[in-house]
Amino acid sequence: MMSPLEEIRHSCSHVLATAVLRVFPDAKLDIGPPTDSGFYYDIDLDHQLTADDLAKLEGVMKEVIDENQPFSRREVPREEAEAIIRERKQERYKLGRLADIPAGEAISFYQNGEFIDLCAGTHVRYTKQIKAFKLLSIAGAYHRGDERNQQLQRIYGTAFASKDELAHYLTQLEQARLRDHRKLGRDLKLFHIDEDVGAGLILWTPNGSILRQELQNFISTELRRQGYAQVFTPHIGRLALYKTSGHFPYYKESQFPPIVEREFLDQLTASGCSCAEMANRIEAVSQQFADRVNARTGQNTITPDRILPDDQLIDGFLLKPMNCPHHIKIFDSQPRSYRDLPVRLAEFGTVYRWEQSGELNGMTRVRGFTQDDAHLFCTPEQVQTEILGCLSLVKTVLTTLGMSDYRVRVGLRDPDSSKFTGDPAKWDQAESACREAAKTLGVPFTEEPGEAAFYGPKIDFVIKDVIGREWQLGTVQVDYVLPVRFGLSYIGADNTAHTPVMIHRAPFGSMERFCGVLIEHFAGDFPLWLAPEQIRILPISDKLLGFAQATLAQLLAADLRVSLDTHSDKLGAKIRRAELEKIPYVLVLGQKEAELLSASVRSRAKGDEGVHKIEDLIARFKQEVATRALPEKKALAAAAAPKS
RNA sequence: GCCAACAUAGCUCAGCUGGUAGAGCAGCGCUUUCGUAAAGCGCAGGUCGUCGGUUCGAGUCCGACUGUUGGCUCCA
Repeated sequence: MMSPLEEIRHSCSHVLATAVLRVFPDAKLDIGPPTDSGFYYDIDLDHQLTADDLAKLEGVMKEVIDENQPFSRREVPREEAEAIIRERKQERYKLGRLADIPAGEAISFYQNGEFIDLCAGTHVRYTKQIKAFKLLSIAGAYHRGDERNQQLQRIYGTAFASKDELAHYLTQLEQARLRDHRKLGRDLKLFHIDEDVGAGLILWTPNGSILRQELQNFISTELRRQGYAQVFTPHIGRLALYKTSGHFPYYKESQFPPIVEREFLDQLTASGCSCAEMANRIEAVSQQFADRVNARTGQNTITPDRILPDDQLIDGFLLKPMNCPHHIKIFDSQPRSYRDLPVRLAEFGTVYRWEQSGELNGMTRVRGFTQDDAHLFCTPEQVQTEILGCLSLVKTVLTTLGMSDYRVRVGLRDPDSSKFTGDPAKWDQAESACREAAKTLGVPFTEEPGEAAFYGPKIDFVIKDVIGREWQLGTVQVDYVLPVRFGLSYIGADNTAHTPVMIHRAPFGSMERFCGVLIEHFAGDFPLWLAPEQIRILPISDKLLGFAQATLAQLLAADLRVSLDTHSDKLGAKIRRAELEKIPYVLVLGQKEAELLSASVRSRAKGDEGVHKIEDLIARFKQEVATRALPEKKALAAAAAPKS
């Protein structure tokens, strides 16, 4: 059974299909389900749909609704279902959908007017019960979500029980766009993306850099408290490193191409080496290399077809797609005793991944990003405790920032997929450790098979952006595979070598994505400790400049981020500018204030707060920064900024 | 990568069916010295994303590329 709203939307998608067939009788239909915010219908059609077509279809849909067609359900045997589909010339996709219905389950059709569709239901009783709808956009969508299949045209729309609710939803969408981090990032000068630098590569401008630096300071403090050591590693590493970890060539499609040493490139060019051959030789390894890795894993991890004689191999470097191999090498750089464990290595490590061009999105999906990464090397007995420590760190971060609207996903392996490597017994152990740890969070979580990393299960924190898209932020991943592949060991209490377990974790995920989401979370109204400019001094006239300069120096000396507005504007204009730039506090200085060594305070949240002594204000601001206080909710009237 | 739309000044946008660009805001200058969300006047700012094609002539038409947006696919 569907909810009443789902029924409306689902029925509306049938009305859409009815209209599509009236306008384009040759259209082949696939499916048209309701979604969280509306509905869509996937259609195979030679004609390329345009915005004008949407308007036309909306008109026809209104006619269908006005005809007040009843929805009727009919259950039929499979043979008859097939006949109905063929008779309607809808066999291209609908027969496949019919085949999806398991034997023994009811096969039903829903009919409204002349339109009949294979459909489990349920629906509203009459088309007139669809009171408010709108078609929103056209998009391409692969049949069954598989890029090897035919790409269909998807029409998105939404529907509500009343016109008011539809209007409310549309204004909400409009509001959401105003806090889009891409818009605020430009308006508040937080970051810049330049096509000459490259798509998906973030330039952190001074304001954004303050935000990022404050977050990094915050997390560094937490790391010290939790016994982490901070490290630095370079942005590239030799191919052999990633051949050992298994990231190359397995993930080569999502990496920047290797950097091949000049000497090799010259030789290859001279010898007329083809691209295919070159790729093959870059991906190859030596016999010794394969033997070593295979001996460690006890499996045919490196297959014989990748082995070439030494003189055929091409060496090179990779822009690092992840930090773990570098951290592994730090762990492995000295002998380790069980007494040393856990070893916790943290780094704000920048990694580069070749995301598909169509996937790039502001700061939330980029090609170069800095993870607040750390790798914990511990004994199998310590895994549970360490996961809990990581989760509490993530929770501390999210709580401090007032981000409570997230969901937790425990990513498990898909037993049918070959993507996941390693010992099934250890997987079971790690999966149950993750599940148990997630339970302690006190937050509902979902278990999702197939969402694990190739080396182990993980716990992800997923948050929604302003238009409802989900982004993975913090992550904690257990790894029994990489320590084996790299031959890591520590000496146990029994004086023999043991393999440590690794935990990968990043409470923010990446600074870029996190800041993007944070900008939207606060709509640019950052808490004082994060605000790029915390305070602005507004002298009422140039006559007050002397006192303003002295006040500026006083606040700067107190380590506050403050500026002085020296424009010869009227006070109202200066205030307006500060409000639009979302400065948390402005200090208005006039003759009265100068005499009392004070300032008239206007806060972003409360507006005019009256006159206070400068020294009292400094104490107040410093306190607010030190406690990382969250911004107070704005009064509604103040939030409605006049349109420029 | 795929489907589609879009790309004009720092920002937001105008520029009809082809006849070599315009506004508001921001910026700069001058005047104003002002009490809680926009003072006045003036100036400057664009090889119309890039490259190629059609044309006597391209911001406008066509193609390729780059980038952006909304989806799809992907996301170690």
